[in-house]
Amino acid sequence: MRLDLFEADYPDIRELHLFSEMADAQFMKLMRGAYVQNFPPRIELITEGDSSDFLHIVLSGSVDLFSTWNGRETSMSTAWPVSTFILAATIRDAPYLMSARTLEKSRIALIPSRDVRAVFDADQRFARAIVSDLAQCYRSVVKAQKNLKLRSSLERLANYLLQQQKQSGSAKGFDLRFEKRRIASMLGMTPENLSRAFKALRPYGVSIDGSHVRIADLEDLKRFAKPDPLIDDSAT
Amino acid sequence: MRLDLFEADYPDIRELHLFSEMADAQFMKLMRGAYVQNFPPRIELITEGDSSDFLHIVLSGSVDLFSTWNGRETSMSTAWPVSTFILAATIRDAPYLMSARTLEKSRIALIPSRDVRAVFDADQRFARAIVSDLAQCYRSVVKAQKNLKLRSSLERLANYLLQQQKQSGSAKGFDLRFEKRRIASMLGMTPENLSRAFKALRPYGVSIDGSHVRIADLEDLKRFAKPDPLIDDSAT
DNA sequence: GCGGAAACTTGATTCAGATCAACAAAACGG
DNA sequence: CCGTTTTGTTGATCTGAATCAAGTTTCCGC
Repeated sequence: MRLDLFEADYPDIRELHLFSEMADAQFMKLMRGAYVQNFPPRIELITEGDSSDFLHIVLSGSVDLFSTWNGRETSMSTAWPVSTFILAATIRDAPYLMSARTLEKSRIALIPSRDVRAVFDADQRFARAIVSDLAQCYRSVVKAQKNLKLRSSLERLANYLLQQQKQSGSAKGFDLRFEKRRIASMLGMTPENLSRAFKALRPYGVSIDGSHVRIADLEDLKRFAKPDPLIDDSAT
Repeated sequence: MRLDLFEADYPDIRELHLFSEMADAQFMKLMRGAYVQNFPPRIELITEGDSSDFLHIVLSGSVDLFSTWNGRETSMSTAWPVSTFILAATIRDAPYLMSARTLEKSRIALIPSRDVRAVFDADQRFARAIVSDLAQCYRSVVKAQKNLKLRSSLERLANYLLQQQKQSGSAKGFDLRFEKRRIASMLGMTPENLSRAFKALRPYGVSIDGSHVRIADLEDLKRFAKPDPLIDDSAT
């Protein structure tokens, strides 16, 4: 966990759609109090119930947002680059509803919540971007919830594989980006069940060897998975 | 389903926190294109996938937000007065992710999405209010998801009863506000299971007669339900 | 007030997925 | 390279909740 020289990141940050439109003066105001940090995997960044002192931005890697109650834990969603998380808590100056931990080695920017709120009021373009981002976050959670409530674990896996296949250049074969126990958690199932689910997808042309996946006939798998832009497209 | 004379509603709408702070001119601009309508129960107001032409505001009654996939349907959340819904779709000018139908007789205001986006850019106070509302919507969905993923159906019912008891003036006895099949759907369970769940709560002092609920010992039920402000408080 | 429809209850059965237990296979550190 | 730890697989069992199948009660229109 090392603290970076921050100035080097200015251009990268500035390019994020959240910051690209705003006035220079306001951008610098945000950057003055901000910093960037590299975290190893599995580090807990925030804990639910705490007050929201910083807006977090995932620059690289990925972050698991999860919640606990009565000794149980569940993964709520995953934050990918480049996106903010706990934006809603920052805006409302309310306690975090979720905890966050890095899934892999990740680069995170932190901006004091107070500054975000101040600049929001001062810079209309920033306000517009914040709102757009918040709306996107909202829609992501809704999609995740639909995925979970409307699909069986097998269907979730099938759609996850289709998504991964697309992301990795639409080749027939590709490597899983995470260890299986993590994928299981992301899909809301146990590792045991994931193992069985892979076998259950064999009739649809899915074969797995270690972390390498092969999809024999994409259309065949799609017929089973029934991907839906209102659940699976991260863009819409 | 009757169309109301709209001018009579101006003062009511104006008092909503979403509109209370904004400039008069901008408010009138929004109102010009808007209208208010009374809907009977179970009317479908919007359908997922459609483009978001109107921002909806629940003035009275309640609205069920639900989604479908592959012939299945699930209730996602409930919108109560006074709150907006499909705000995120309006902001991003993206298709609805959820459908909406009235649960009971409801009074709904509709404002053209185009106007909302225009006034958002023109009135900073309105922008602030929109963002605050959107953040609240987001947090509501997160809480709903936590409730669903972390609790058993029995625990959800117990917490629902505690919530209702509080809302109805903290008396020992109170009436359920909806028919049971609707409550079952809201809690993500079947009517059959709800029926059994009520019986299963008897050891914790819950008795039910028709739609009347009695809670013998609040502390007893709380020990089982373990209410959590990060799930059950609508305010935080 | 009667008859039919809808809502609710109760019991039996089924099912998806979790848990438990044992083992196999990688990954890793010295 | 070997021994340990972690990760993954497989099978057996358990459990919460859905479904199916009767019933019963309540509601409502005529």
